[in-house]
Amino acid sequence: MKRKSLEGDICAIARTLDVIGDWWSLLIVRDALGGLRRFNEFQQHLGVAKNILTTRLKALVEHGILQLAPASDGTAYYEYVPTPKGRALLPALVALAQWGDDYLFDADEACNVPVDSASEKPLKKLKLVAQDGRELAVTDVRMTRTA
Amino acid sequence: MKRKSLEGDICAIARTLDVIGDWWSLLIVRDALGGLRRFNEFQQHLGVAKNILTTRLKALVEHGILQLAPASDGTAYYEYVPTPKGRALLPALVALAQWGDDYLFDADEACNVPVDSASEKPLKKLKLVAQDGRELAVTDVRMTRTA
DNA sequence: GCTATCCGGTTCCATTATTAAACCAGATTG
DNA sequence: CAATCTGGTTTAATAATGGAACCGGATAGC
Repeated sequence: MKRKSLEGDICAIARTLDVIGDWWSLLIVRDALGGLRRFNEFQQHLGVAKNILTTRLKALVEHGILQLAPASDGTAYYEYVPTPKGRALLPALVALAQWGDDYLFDADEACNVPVDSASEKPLKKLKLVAQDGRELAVTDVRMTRTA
Repeated sequence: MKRKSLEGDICAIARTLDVIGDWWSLLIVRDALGGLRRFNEFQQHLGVAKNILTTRLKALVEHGILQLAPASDGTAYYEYVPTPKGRALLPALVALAQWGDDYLFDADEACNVPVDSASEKPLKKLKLVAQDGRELAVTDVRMTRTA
Protein backbone atom coordinates (compact mmCIF):
# COMPACT_ATOMS: atom_id res chain seq x y z
CA MET A 1 0.00 0.00 0.00
CA LYS A 2 1.25 3.44 -0.82
CA ARG A 3 2.53 5.26 2.24
CA LYS A 4 0.33 7.90 3.73
CA SER A 5 1.39 11.31 2.47
CA LEU A 6 2.49 13.72 5.16
CA GLU A 7 3.16 16.57 2.77
CA GLY A 8 0.10 18.56 3.78
CA ASP A 9 0.60 17.98 7.47
CA ILE A 10 0.54 20.99 9.76
CA CYS A 11 3.44 19.55 11.73
CA ALA A 12 6.88 20.53 10.46
CA ILE A 13 8.41 17.25 11.62
CA ALA A 14 5.89 15.25 9.64
CA ARG A 15 6.50 17.25 6.48
CA THR A 16 10.21 16.82 6.87
CA LEU A 17 9.82 13.07 7.24
CA ASP A 18 7.66 13.06 4.13
CA VAL A 19 10.70 14.38 2.25
CA ILE A 20 13.61 12.58 3.91
CA GLY A 21 11.89 9.77 5.80
CA ASP A 22 12.38 7.01 3.24
CA TRP A 23 14.92 4.34 4.09
CA TRP A 24 18.38 5.51 2.89
CA SER A 25 17.47 9.15 2.24
CA LEU A 26 19.17 10.68 5.28
CA LEU A 27 22.22 8.48 4.84
CA ILE A 28 22.56 9.72 1.28
CA VAL A 29 22.41 13.30 2.58
CA ARG A 30 25.00 12.38 5.22
CA ASP A 31 27.32 11.07 2.55
CA ALA A 32 26.74 14.04 0.25
CA LEU A 33 27.59 16.40 3.13
CA GLY A 34 30.61 14.20 3.72
CA GLY A 35 31.85 14.83 0.22
CA LEU A 36 30.61 11.91 -1.84
CA ARG A 37 29.41 13.02 -5.25
CA ARG A 38 29.25 10.22 -7.77
CA PHE A 39 26.55 7.64 -8.15
CA ASN A 40 28.87 4.73 -7.63
CA GLU A 41 30.48 6.37 -4.59
CA PHE A 42 27.12 6.54 -2.85
CA GLN A 43 26.22 3.08 -4.03
CA GLN A 44 29.42 1.45 -2.88
CA HIS A 45 29.60 3.28 0.39
CA LEU A 46 26.01 2.60 1.36
CA GLY A 47 25.68 -0.83 -0.18
CA VAL A 48 22.24 0.20 -1.39
CA ALA A 49 20.48 -1.37 -4.36
CA LYS A 50 21.09 0.72 -7.46
CA ASN A 51 17.46 1.02 -8.37
CA ILE A 52 16.68 2.35 -4.90
CA LEU A 53 19.60 4.76 -5.01
CA THR A 54 18.40 6.06 -8.35
CA THR A 55 14.95 6.67 -6.95
CA ARG A 56 16.28 8.36 -3.82
CA LEU A 57 18.75 10.61 -5.60
CA LYS A 58 16.04 11.69 -8.01
CA ALA A 59 13.71 12.57 -5.16
CA LEU A 60 16.41 14.49 -3.29
CA VAL A 61 17.15 16.46 -6.46
CA GLU A 62 13.46 17.15 -7.03
CA HIS A 63 13.12 18.37 -3.44
CA GLY A 64 16.05 20.70 -3.93
CA ILE A 65 18.26 19.02 -1.36
CA LEU A 66 20.83 17.89 -3.89
CA GLN A 67 21.53 19.26 -7.33
CA LEU A 68 23.12 17.73 -10.37
CA ALA A 69 26.35 19.30 -11.57
CA PRO A 70 28.77 18.26 -14.30
CA ALA A 71 31.45 15.99 -12.86
CA SER A 72 34.41 17.98 -11.60
CA ASP A 73 36.92 15.66 -13.28
CA GLY A 74 35.94 16.84 -16.75
CA THR A 75 34.22 13.66 -17.80
CA ALA A 76 30.70 13.61 -19.23
CA TYR A 77 29.23 12.31 -16.00
CA TYR A 78 27.30 14.18 -13.31
CA GLU A 79 27.75 14.73 -9.59
CA TYR A 80 25.22 15.12 -6.81
CA VAL A 81 25.99 18.25 -4.82
CA PRO A 82 24.20 19.43 -1.67
CA THR A 83 22.27 22.68 -1.96
CA PRO A 84 21.98 25.16 0.88
CA LYS A 85 18.63 23.50 1.62
CA GLY A 86 20.40 20.19 1.80
CA ARG A 87 23.21 21.54 3.96
CA ALA A 88 20.60 22.88 6.35
CA LEU A 89 19.88 19.29 7.30
CA LEU A 90 23.21 19.11 9.13
CA PRO A 91 21.81 20.00 12.57
CA ALA A 92 19.34 17.16 12.26
CA LEU A 93 22.13 14.75 11.35
CA VAL A 94 24.23 16.05 14.25
CA ALA A 95 21.31 15.54 16.64
CA LEU A 96 20.76 12.00 15.44
CA ALA A 97 24.48 11.30 15.73
CA GLN A 98 24.69 12.64 19.25
CA TRP A 99 21.74 10.53 20.36
CA GLY A 100 23.19 7.43 18.76
CA ASP A 101 26.59 8.10 20.31
CA ASP A 102 25.03 8.43 23.76
CA TYR A 103 22.74 5.44 23.64
CA LEU A 104 23.81 2.94 21.02
CA PHE A 105 27.55 2.56 21.48
CA ASP A 106 29.59 1.04 24.26
CA ALA A 107 32.05 3.33 25.95
CA ASP A 108 35.04 1.63 24.31
CA GLU A 109 33.47 1.26 20.89
CA ALA A 110 34.62 3.22 17.86
CA CYS A 111 31.89 5.63 16.81
CA ASN A 112 31.75 8.06 13.90
CA VAL A 113 30.06 11.39 14.61
CA PRO A 114 30.34 14.79 12.92
CA VAL A 115 33.43 16.70 14.10
CA ASP A 116 34.81 20.22 14.05
CA SER A 117 37.07 20.31 11.00
CA ALA A 118 39.66 22.47 12.74
CA SER A 119 40.09 20.45 15.91
CA GLU A 120 38.83 17.09 14.70
CA LYS A 121 36.82 16.93 17.90
CA PRO A 122 33.15 16.15 18.25
CA LEU A 123 30.81 19.07 18.56
CA LYS A 124 29.36 20.16 21.85
CA LYS A 125 25.97 18.74 22.63
CA LEU A 126 23.16 20.60 20.93
CA LYS A 127 21.28 22.87 23.29
CA LEU A 128 17.64 23.82 23.22
CA VAL A 129 17.41 27.58 23.71
CA ALA A 130 14.39 29.84 24.16
CA GLN A 131 13.99 33.10 22.27
CA ASP A 132 15.17 35.05 25.31
CA GLY A 133 18.31 32.95 25.58
CA ARG A 134 17.27 30.60 28.37
CA GLU A 135 18.52 27.10 27.97
CA LEU A 136 15.61 24.69 28.02
CA ALA A 137 15.29 21.20 29.46
CA VAL A 138 13.22 18.61 27.67
CA THR A 139 10.38 19.30 30.08
CA ASP A 140 10.40 23.00 29.19
CA VAL A 141 9.54 22.24 25.58
CA ARG A 142 6.05 21.58 24.34
CA MET A 143 5.44 19.62 21.20
CA THR A 144 2.54 21.46 19.69
CA ARG A 145 -0.04 19.12 18.42
CA THR A 146 -2.26 19.13 15.38
CA ALA A 147 -5.51 20.80 16.29
CA MET B 1 13.00 -7.57 1.11
CA LYS B 2 14.20 -7.25 4.64
CA ARG B 3 15.88 -3.93 5.21
CA LYS B 4 19.62 -3.89 5.57
CA SER B 5 20.55 -3.81 9.24
CA LEU B 6 22.49 -0.78 10.32
CA GLU B 7 22.83 -1.84 13.92
CA GLY B 8 26.49 -2.71 13.71
CA ASP B 9 27.39 0.40 11.72
CA ILE B 10 30.28 2.48 12.97
CA CYS B 11 28.31 5.63 12.15
CA ALA B 12 26.13 6.92 14.96
CA ILE B 13 23.58 8.34 12.53
CA ALA B 14 23.15 5.00 10.85
CA ARG B 15 22.64 3.20 14.13
CA THR B 16 20.09 5.75 15.21
CA LEU B 17 18.18 5.30 11.96
CA ASP B 18 18.26 1.56 12.50
CA VAL B 19 16.30 2.15 15.71
CA ILE B 20 13.96 4.98 14.75
CA GLY B 21 14.13 5.03 10.97
CA ASP B 22 11.05 2.93 10.26
CA TRP B 23 8.04 4.81 8.88
CA TRP B 24 6.00 6.19 11.80
CA SER B 25 8.59 5.62 14.54
CA LEU B 26 9.71 9.22 14.99
CA LEU B 27 6.15 10.49 14.79
CA ILE B 28 5.19 8.12 17.58
CA VAL B 29 8.06 9.51 19.67
CA ARG B 30 6.90 13.04 18.81
CA ASP B 31 3.42 12.24 20.04
CA ALA B 32 4.67 10.50 23.17
CA LEU B 33 6.80 13.55 23.99
CA GLY B 34 3.70 15.61 23.28
CA GLY B 35 1.78 13.76 25.97
CA LEU B 36 -0.09 11.01 24.16
CA ARG B 37 -0.05 7.78 26.15
CA ARG B 38 -2.76 5.35 25.10
CA PHE B 39 -2.74 3.04 22.13
CA ASN B 40 -5.87 4.49 20.62
CA GLU B 41 -4.62 8.07 21.14
CA PHE B 42 -1.55 7.34 19.02
CA GLN B 43 -3.61 5.41 16.52
CA GLN B 44 -6.25 8.07 16.08
CA HIS B 45 -3.84 10.95 16.02
CA LEU B 46 -1.49 9.37 13.52
CA GLY B 47 -4.06 7.53 11.46
CA VAL B 48 -1.65 4.59 11.38
CA ALA B 49 -2.72 1.00 10.80
CA LYS B 50 -3.15 -0.73 14.13
CA ASN B 51 -0.94 -3.66 13.27
CA ILE B 52 1.92 -1.31 12.37
CA LEU B 53 1.39 0.77 15.50
CA THR B 54 1.55 -2.40 17.58
CA THR B 55 4.83 -3.37 15.94
CA ARG B 56 6.33 0.10 16.31
CA LEU B 57 5.33 0.57 19.94
CA LYS B 58 6.75 -2.82 20.78
CA ALA B 59 10.06 -1.97 19.11
CA LEU B 60 10.26 1.42 20.84
CA VAL B 61 9.66 -0.31 24.17
CA GLU B 62 12.29 -2.94 23.41
CA HIS B 63 14.78 -0.22 22.49
CA GLY B 64 14.10 1.54 25.78
CA ILE B 65 12.69 4.67 24.17
CA LEU B 66 9.20 4.15 25.61
CA GLN B 67 8.15 2.13 28.59
CA LEU B 68 4.87 0.54 29.53
CA ALA B 69 3.20 1.82 32.67
CA PRO B 70 -0.20 1.07 34.16
CA ALA B 71 -2.79 3.52 32.88
CA SER B 72 -2.99 6.57 35.07
CA ASP B 73 -6.78 6.49 35.16
CA GLY B 74 -6.89 3.34 37.25
CA THR B 75 -8.11 1.02 34.54
CA ALA B 76 -6.43 -2.26 33.67
CA TYR B 77 -4.88 -0.81 30.54
CA TYR B 78 -1.32 0.37 29.93
CA GLU B 79 0.27 3.61 28.80
CA TYR B 80 3.36 4.25 26.72
CA VAL B 81 5.64 6.69 28.53
CA PRO B 82 8.88 8.19 27.18
CA THR B 83 12.05 7.17 29.01
CA PRO B 84 15.00 9.52 29.45
CA LYS B 85 16.48 7.78 26.41
CA GLY B 86 13.32 8.60 24.51
CA ARG B 87 13.23 12.18 25.71
CA ALA B 88 16.81 12.59 24.52
CA LEU B 89 15.44 12.38 20.97
CA LEU B 90 13.91 15.83 21.39
CA PRO B 91 16.85 17.75 19.87
CA ALA B 92 16.58 15.60 16.76
CA LEU B 93 12.86 16.30 16.53
CA VAL B 94 13.51 20.02 17.03
CA ALA B 95 16.13 19.99 14.29
CA LEU B 96 13.78 18.24 11.88
CA ALA B 97 11.01 20.68 12.78
CA GLN B 98 13.21 23.72 12.23
CA TRP B 99 14.29 22.45 8.81
CA GLY B 100 10.73 21.72 7.81
CA ASP B 101 9.58 25.12 9.05
CA ASP B 102 12.27 26.84 6.99
CA TYR B 103 11.88 24.96 3.77
CA LEU B 104 8.51 23.24 3.53
CA PHE B 105 6.00 25.87 4.61
CA ASP B 106 4.88 29.09 2.98
CA ALA B 107 5.40 32.25 4.98
CA ASP B 108 1.68 32.59 5.74
CA GLU B 109 1.05 28.93 6.40
CA ALA B 110 0.22 27.55 9.82
CA CYS B 111 3.06 25.38 11.03
CA ASN B 112 3.43 23.37 14.22
CA VAL B 113 6.91 23.29 15.74
CA PRO B 114 8.12 22.59 19.28
CA VAL B 115 7.77 25.68 21.51
CA ASP B 116 9.02 26.98 24.82
CA SER B 117 6.29 26.03 27.30
CA ALA B 118 6.66 29.27 29.24
CA SER B 119 6.46 31.74 26.36
CA GLU B 120 4.70 29.56 23.79
CA LYS B 121 7.28 30.77 21.31
CA PRO B 122 9.38 28.65 18.97
CA LEU B 123 12.87 27.85 20.11
CA LYS B 124 15.90 29.63 18.79
CA LYS B 125 17.59 27.94 15.89
CA LEU B 126 19.88 25.14 16.93
CA LYS B 127 23.53 26.10 16.77
CA LEU B 128 26.50 23.90 16.01
CA VAL B 129 29.19 24.63 18.59
CA ALA B 130 32.77 23.41 18.85
CA GLN B 131 34.25 22.14 22.11
CA ASP B 132 35.96 25.47 22.67
CA GLY B 133 32.70 27.35 22.23
CA ARG B 134 33.14 28.55 18.66
CA GLU B 135 29.95 28.55 16.67
CA LEU B 136 30.40 26.47 13.54
CA ALA B 137 29.05 26.93 10.05
CA VAL B 138 28.06 23.92 7.99
CA THR B 139 31.39 24.09 6.20
CA ASP B 140 33.28 23.92 9.49
CA VAL B 141 31.86 20.50 10.23
CA ARG B 142 33.23 17.29 8.85
CA MET B 143 31.08 14.23 8.54
CA THR B 144 33.51 11.50 9.44
CA ARG B 145 33.24 8.60 7.15
CA THR B 146 33.43 4.88 7.66
CA ALA B 147 37.03 3.82 7.21
C1' DG C 1 41.45 2.66 -33.44
C1' DC C 2 40.15 -1.28 -30.75
C1' DT C 3 39.06 -3.89 -26.72
C1' DA C 4 38.11 -4.22 -22.01
C1' DT C 5 36.36 -2.05 -18.24
C1' DC C 6 33.85 1.47 -15.95
C1' DC C 7 29.70 4.17 -15.20
C1' DG C 8 25.07 5.10 -14.39
C1' DG C 9 21.58 3.49 -14.74
C1' DT C 10 17.09 0.09 -16.11
C1' DT C 11 14.62 -4.07 -15.66
C1' DC C 12 13.03 -8.11 -13.44
C1' DC C 13 11.90 -10.92 -9.56
C1' DA C 14 11.30 -12.28 -4.73
C1' DT C 15 10.62 -10.93 -0.04
C1' DT C 16 9.28 -7.57 3.27
C1' DA C 17 6.67 -3.26 4.59
C1' DT C 18 2.48 -0.65 4.75
C1' DT C 19 -2.42 0.15 4.35
C1' DA C 20 -7.16 -1.10 5.01
C1' DA C 21 -10.49 -3.61 7.14
C1' DA C 22 -12.51 -7.41 9.45
C1' DC C 23 -12.37 -10.06 13.56
C1' DC C 24 -12.02 -10.86 18.63
C1' DA C 25 -11.65 -11.23 23.65
C1' DG C 26 -11.32 -8.64 27.71
C1' DA C 27 -12.46 -4.19 30.03
C1' DT C 28 -15.45 -0.52 30.88
C1' DT C 29 -19.74 2.11 31.01
C1' DG C 30 -24.52 3.23 31.61
C1' DC D 1 -26.60 -7.13 31.69
C1' DA D 2 -25.97 -5.28 27.03
C1' DA D 3 -23.57 -2.05 24.41
C1' DT D 4 -19.46 0.07 23.60
C1' DC D 5 -14.66 0.72 24.17
C1' DT D 6 -9.88 -0.98 24.12
C1' DG D 7 -5.98 -3.09 22.43
C1' DG D 8 -4.82 -5.76 19.83
C1' DT D 9 -4.63 -10.04 15.83
C1' DT D 10 -5.40 -11.65 11.28
C1' DT D 11 -6.02 -11.33 6.37
C1' DA D 12 -5.37 -9.52 1.80
C1' DA D 13 -3.74 -6.16 -1.56
C1' DT D 14 -0.39 -2.94 -3.04
C1' DA D 15 4.00 -0.53 -2.36
C1' DA D 16 8.92 -0.67 -0.96
C1' DT D 17 13.35 -2.84 -0.71
C1' DG D 18 17.14 -5.95 -1.93
C1' DG D 19 19.58 -8.69 -5.25
C1' DA D 20 21.11 -9.50 -9.63
C1' DA D 21 21.11 -9.47 -14.48
C1' DC D 22 21.07 -6.52 -18.37
C1' DC D 23 22.52 -2.51 -21.19
C1' DG D 24 24.27 1.46 -23.77
C1' DG D 25 27.43 5.17 -23.48
C1' DA D 26 31.96 6.80 -21.60
C1' DT D 27 36.56 6.04 -20.46
C1' DA D 28 41.16 3.94 -20.19
C1' DG D 29 44.96 1.45 -21.82
C1' DC D 30 47.40 -0.62 -25.48
